[in-house]
Amino acid sequence: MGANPSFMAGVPELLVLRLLQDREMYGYEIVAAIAAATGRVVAPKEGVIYPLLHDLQKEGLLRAEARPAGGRTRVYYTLTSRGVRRLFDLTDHWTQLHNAVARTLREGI
Amino acid sequence: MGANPSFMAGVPELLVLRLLQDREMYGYEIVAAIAAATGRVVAPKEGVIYPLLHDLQKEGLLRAEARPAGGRTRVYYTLTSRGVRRLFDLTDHWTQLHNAVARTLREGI
DNA sequence: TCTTCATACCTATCGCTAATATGTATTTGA
DNA sequence: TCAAATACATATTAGCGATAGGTATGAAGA
Repeated sequence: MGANPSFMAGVPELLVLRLLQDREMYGYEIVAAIAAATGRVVAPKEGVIYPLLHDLQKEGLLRAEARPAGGRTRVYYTLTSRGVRRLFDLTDHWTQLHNAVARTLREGI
Repeated sequence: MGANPSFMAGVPELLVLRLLQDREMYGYEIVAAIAAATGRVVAPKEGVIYPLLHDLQKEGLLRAEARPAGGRTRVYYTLTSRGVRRLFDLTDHWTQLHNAVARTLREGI
């Protein structure tokens, strides 16, 4: 029941792709980075990010590499070229949608 | 499978409330108005809007009034005061979320 | 030493919401 | 007369975030 729309659909995917555009990161790091970058406005937990990373990898948008770091095993993710293209597409889509909604909120009909 | 995030979650509700802020409207009219106002960037069909209107009414955010118009029966919706409050809350939430995402897309970490 | 906390990974289940696909009836226009 | 537009409705599906667990290691402190 439309109690509290979160406007979140697709946002974690978009932000993960964007963060990985700058540098490789591992999952646990991404969880903290999203919260930090958005001032905790967006703060998806591991239960959202890990399955998402796995899906994006299966789609060929990310490459995963398990590597020991700090005596611990981390799984580092990097963008593939298809991942970069997807990031551009999603960014366009998101921007277009935002502009349409923002204008409607401002001006109504 | 994260094929194509639509970024749509909550958007129909937000736009319905916003359109009804200006004037009363009936369902079929709202469907067309959302598509027109957003340049068809957002264009939810009746299958989305009608159930949403019913839910919002059940929540006390909208008042519904069936009225004959043009030889046909139309169900006109108006915002209640709770609906107005909800519109303000959602608009705030949407703006805050947008700003956080936009900044992250621009600046990354 | 023992214990707690942070790190780092994982998955199963739930609930919400948009999308799709129909269905009915009336009115308008070709 | 026939098709398309108008105007309402609902049932089903699917996607995705949210929640709530669970495992294991390393570091820090009592």
